[in-house]
Parts: sequence; C-alpha cells; structure tokens
Amino acid sequence: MTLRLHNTLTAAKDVFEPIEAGRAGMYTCGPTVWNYAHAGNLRAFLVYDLVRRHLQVSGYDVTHVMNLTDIDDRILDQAMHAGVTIGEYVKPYVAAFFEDMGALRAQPATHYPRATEHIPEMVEMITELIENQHAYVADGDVYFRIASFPTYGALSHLDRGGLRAGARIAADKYDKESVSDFALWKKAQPMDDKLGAAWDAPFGRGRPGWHIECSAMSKRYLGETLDIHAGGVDLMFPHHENEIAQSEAANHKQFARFWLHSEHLADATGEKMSKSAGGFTTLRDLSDAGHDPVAVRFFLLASAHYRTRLRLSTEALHAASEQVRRLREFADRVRRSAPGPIDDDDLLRRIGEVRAGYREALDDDLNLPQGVGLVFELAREANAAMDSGRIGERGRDALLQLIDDFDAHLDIVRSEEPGLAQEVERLIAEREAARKGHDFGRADQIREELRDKGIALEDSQDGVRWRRAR
RNA sequence: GGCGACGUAGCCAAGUGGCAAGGCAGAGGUCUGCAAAACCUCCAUCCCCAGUUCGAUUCUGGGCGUCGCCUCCA
Repeated sequence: MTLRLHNTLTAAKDVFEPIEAGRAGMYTCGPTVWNYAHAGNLRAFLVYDLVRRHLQVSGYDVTHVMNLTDIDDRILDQAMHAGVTIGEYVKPYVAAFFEDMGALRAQPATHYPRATEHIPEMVEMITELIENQHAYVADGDVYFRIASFPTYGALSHLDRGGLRAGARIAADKYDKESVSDFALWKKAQPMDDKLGAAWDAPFGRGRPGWHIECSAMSKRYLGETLDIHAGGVDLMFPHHENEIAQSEAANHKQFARFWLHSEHLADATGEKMSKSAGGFTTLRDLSDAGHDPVAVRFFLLASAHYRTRLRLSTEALHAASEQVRRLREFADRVRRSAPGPIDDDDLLRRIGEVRAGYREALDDDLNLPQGVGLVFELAREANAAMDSGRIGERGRDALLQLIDDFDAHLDIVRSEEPGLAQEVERLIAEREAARKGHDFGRADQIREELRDKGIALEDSQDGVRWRRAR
C-alpha cells in the first residue's frame, strides 16, 4: 500500500517518500496567539493531527513541529492597548491553545517553537540573505529581494506580473525596491522596547517579520529540507511562498518536498470564517452551546475531506455527535460481546474488506470521510450479526482490530467510560430489583434520576448498560 | 481585473465513463413492562444547455450560481 498526498507544489497526488526511510519530518503553521483559536484554525490544526497520525499508522517515525507565532502586529497592538508586554499579553492565549488541542484530542507536536525564543536563528538567516544579495536594508528595515528569486510564485502558481500591485499596501510608505518585497526585519518603533518586542541585530534593533520565523525554526528542528510542510490554504500566498524564497535562497536546497493545504471552514452563511472579519466561533463557544469537543473533532475531521470547504452548522455538529455516539456504542458492544464457537466466515471476510478499504481511503490523500462511510456500513452489518448471535471469536477479534484502525485517526473511542461509580452501580441494582418486582414506577424514577446526572441506561439481553449522555 | 475552486436528497457529504457510499433529520416496522440501543423498510432523473460516447453525475465547451486567493489570515 502506498500513501499518496496531494502536493500543492505539483498540483497532483504524489506518492509520499521521505528523505530518510522510516522517518518523516513535518512542519505545520501553528496559531498566532493574539486571541482564541477559532473553529477554522482548529480545523487546520486537526488536519495536521490527521496527517501525523496516518504517517504513524503507515509506520513512520514522525517529528512534528508546530510553531507559535507570539509576535506580530496584532499582538503588538493589543499589548499596547492592554499596557502589558507581548509576553504577558500572549500567555492566556497560549494556555487556551493547548487546552483546546487537548480537548480535541490532538496528539501533542514534538516541538512547539515560539518565534520570540528563536530570534538568533532568524537573525542568522537574515544576515546570510543580506550577504548573498537576496535581502537588503532600507532605512533600518530588511526586505527580501523577490527579483533575486526567479521561481517566486511557483507554489501558488501565481504570476507575479498579474498581482494587483499596491492593492493592500501604500506603496510609498516603504522604502522598498519593489512593492512585493516583503519584510524580514522591522526597525524598532518607540514603543517596542516597552512591549518587550525589540532585539539587537547587526542590521539594527528591531523585530522579525512574520515569514522568517518558519524558515528559521523549521531549519533548527527539522533541517534544511522538510518532508512535509502543511498549513491552511490562506497561507499559501504569500506566507509559504515567502518561506520558500527565504529558505531556498539561504540554504540552496529544496525547502519542502510536500506542501499540504487544508481548506477553509465556512460560517453558517457560507463565507470563510476569519478573525478579522469579526464573526468567528471558538471551541469555547461550541462547548457552551452544548457540543462535545470530541464531536467537534469528528465534525472538523471526518465530515468532509480536508481539501473541501466545510460549513459549520448546528445540524452538522449534531450529526457528527450522533456519529460519534454510534461508533462508541458499537465499540462498547463489541467489547462486551461474548461470542461462541460460531462459523462467522462471511462476517470475517467483510471485516477484511472494510479494513482494506478504510486503509486505502486514508492512503488516498487522507480520505477519512470515505473511510468512515465504510466503517458505518460494516457497523450496521456487525450489529445485525450480533443481534442474531452470528459472531464468533475471530469475528470479534477482527472487529476490535477494525475499531483500533479507525480510532487511530478519529480517537473517539479509547479512554472512554472510566468505570461505574459506586452510587450509579447501587442505583442500577436497586432499579433491577424494582423491575423484577414489577415496580416499574420506582424503576422509571431511578432511570430519570440517573438521566438528570447525565447517565443513560439501556436494558439489553446481557443486562443493563449505561453511558454518559448529555 | 488576474488566478483558482466548487454546485450530488430537508441538512452534512463520499464517489465513479456503466443500476449514486455513509451520517443526520423524517416516515413505517421488529424487539422491549415502557424506553433506549440495535436491526429492517422507505426517502436523489447528481445546477442548466450543448457536445464527445453504445452509455455522462463523472470528460469537453458555454451559461447561471456560490466561494477562495491576489501581501492581516488556519
């Protein structure tokens, strides 16, 4: 089986081959911690998690680096208004980011480098770029000279001539050779020292531009050529294009072999969710509205392929939460099943088919939605088999393996149900006694009491089952 | 203006040159003390028009619509 990933660089699904056999180095653009991450940011971060998990499933030893941008114009503005240093300003948002990632069950990255902790690496790279004529100093600022990098635009397939010059910047505000030259270093402004946002450098005191951090930090942790670089589509231009220019101009080596870009999450009106546009939804908002973070995870990851736009809606979130519930219920039932010595070759064959199909779907550019569709199909068949006792040891074991397969990506089943609290157990026993005595009034009353505590009871042939419910 | 993507059921969506996955919602059943869960059944002429083809939802062209990027952005 071969893993194929859609590579923006070639605009095709390429077979993934790492530089070093068995190892994969992945750099992913993390959050700018100027605010809470919104659901669209989280989608991108979960896509990184999916890539990383599937690489692991495929047998790679993955080094995953995700940067934290803890200095940029927005942070500077906000810190100034709040009258604190950027370090102080950013702190709660960094904490919130890790909380969110934990709640969403994203595997922690290997490294979370912060821009402000890697200034020397950036200064070094900028120095190199100035020395080899790819960058120049202009009135204390340092710019990358795009004219010196002929393949600029190759990633986003943008023709430089077609760019609408000066659309968003006042061309006369800067001393640039060309309007599209971008800043590597910004001269310190009067307030910067007070904000803790200025560093000394051979080319003058100041702070780094946005793009240089990724080039410098990825090199520090993963070397000059990355196996995979991932980010949201909106970073493709100019951010990733600039990273390529900086890194390749400084290192004289290909920067990244695979570029993966995840599509946007749209809001209910169908428009891209963005912080600057105002209306955006955070994980906290969703939790407050009663959505389980794990259901949010499933929604963001499994309801649509990562390269298609996905629209956030209450109905879609509810659907995701039902899907999670069904898969958990299914896994729980398989675990509890006590199969006999039964010939279940047909079921076994189907499980084999679905496991292979699931793997194939994921190998085909991480098509988790398709894989999940297969899983649901099989869950129905397997539930029917269990309903009628047509499941044997081997079928049960194969189902457990399948559950492990999909949970390696979804991570919605494991570490569930910590064990019956004694009080719950006592109430269930009391209710069972009442039912035996045909005191259904008391039995229903107990079930209601437990429901109020968030415990749902289900009477089945194998006894009473319980689960957490909202 | 330049570049690009998308349009599949009430909703979210996968997919293929040959009878259109899956989930949610809905309807009807089976099971159950009642429920729940599970299972069964039902629920789509794939935006429109041409063309290529034995055959098009899939390929080509045109149209309509929605959205993204074009130096804040995941």
